[in-house]
Amino acid sequence: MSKGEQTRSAIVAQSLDLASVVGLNGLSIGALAEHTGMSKSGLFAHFGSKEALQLAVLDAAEERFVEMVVKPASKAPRGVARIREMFERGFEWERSWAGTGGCVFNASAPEFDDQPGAVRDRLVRAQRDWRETLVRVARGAVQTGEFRPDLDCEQFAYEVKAINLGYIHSSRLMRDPKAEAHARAAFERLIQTSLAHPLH
Amino acid sequence: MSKGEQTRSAIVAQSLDLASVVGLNGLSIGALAEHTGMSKSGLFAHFGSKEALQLAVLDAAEERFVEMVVKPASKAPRGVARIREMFERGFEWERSWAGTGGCVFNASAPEFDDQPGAVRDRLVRAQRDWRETLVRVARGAVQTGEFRPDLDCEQFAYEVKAINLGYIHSSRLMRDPKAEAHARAAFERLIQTSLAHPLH
DNA sequence: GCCGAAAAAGCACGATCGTTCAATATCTTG
DNA sequence: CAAGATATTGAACGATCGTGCTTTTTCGGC
Repeated sequence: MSKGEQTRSAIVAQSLDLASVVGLNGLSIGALAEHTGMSKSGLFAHFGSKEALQLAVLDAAEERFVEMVVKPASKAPRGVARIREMFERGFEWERSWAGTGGCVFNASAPEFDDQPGAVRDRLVRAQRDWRETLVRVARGAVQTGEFRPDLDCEQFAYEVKAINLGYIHSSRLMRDPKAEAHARAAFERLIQTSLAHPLH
Repeated sequence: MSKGEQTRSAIVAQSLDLASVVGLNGLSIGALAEHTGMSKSGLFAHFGSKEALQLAVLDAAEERFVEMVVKPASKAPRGVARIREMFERGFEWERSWAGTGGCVFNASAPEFDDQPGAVRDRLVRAQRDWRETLVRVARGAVQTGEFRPDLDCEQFAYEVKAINLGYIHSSRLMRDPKAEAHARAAFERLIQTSLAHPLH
């Protein structure tokens, strides 16, 4: 890896933490330069525009997400076990942002949902990929016979995402110590009502 | 109402729409001045600080929310009917922000969840009030005998909020036309599993 | 209609924003 | 080690930010 590449990725790593606190828009070249000990222009030269930096941050975040959540969870046995693994690793993912500002995707979504452009498109793509993953995993549980054959898997994915958003809202904004317990309870209820043979 | 008060409230009204698009931080005095046809300093004098403006915006938003959602829904008969009314009016509330940037509370939550200060405190209070309202309404449905006596009403409130957040995410960011249908389905499932006597 | 009060405007400040560009330092390779 | 490519700096740009003044306009009660 050349010198340029490695400083670039170091910048992006720092940007990830900073962006998670102040948002993708709040990311300022100046603050980032001071934080990394570089000059503004030297840092800027690696990206050419702020938008390119934001996109690089999102790319890095997604890569990290795949590595930390999707890939390992995909090794769990197909079906409910894999779903649980995905859900559980979602907590780890959130925990990995503790001390910073929380998952950059969810932190940036409300900020860009009305601002057309490449960043918004990138956010949408990431969320769509994740949702499709959830749908696929749910279908797997239908095929193993654990979930009802008539289960609406898109609805299932929607609800998993909703539980996750609720968790973030409750833990990060409200600082509710019961946030995780609430999320788990909601998830268990979701699983229960999705099973082909509920435990009465 | 004096001249000052009426221009002040006109400014706040404009700020509401603008803030819902660009966020409470993105609210700039300059852009707001241009948008209202006033001078920056004339506008600024009404608040004394940007933070005071942000707080005024939140106050106005909450008042609007109470007027549009809480008050009317409170007139519905106690129990599930009132819960449904609250949920239903939540859609109207979101719809009332169509064309702008969506509910300013939810749009600002991720932006301030790591920035201590009066604005954050104000956001937390608003959300806490709303959650307590939901808990109270759920308790009402327990008392009427519609909901299970052992229902965890705080859990119920958490899930209603989560469904709402999921709806916003799905409709605003993903532009999913099925967002509302998903939210409704999730809500119905929540009601079903909360009933004392589920419809089989 | 006058006059004190209140509201709005005008102007300027220092700071910071994203960005450009020429000059310098550092790497990488022959 | 030399030399060409690459990385980084420093200074500056126009714009905009939130905010503090002083001055002017407008309002409201007598």
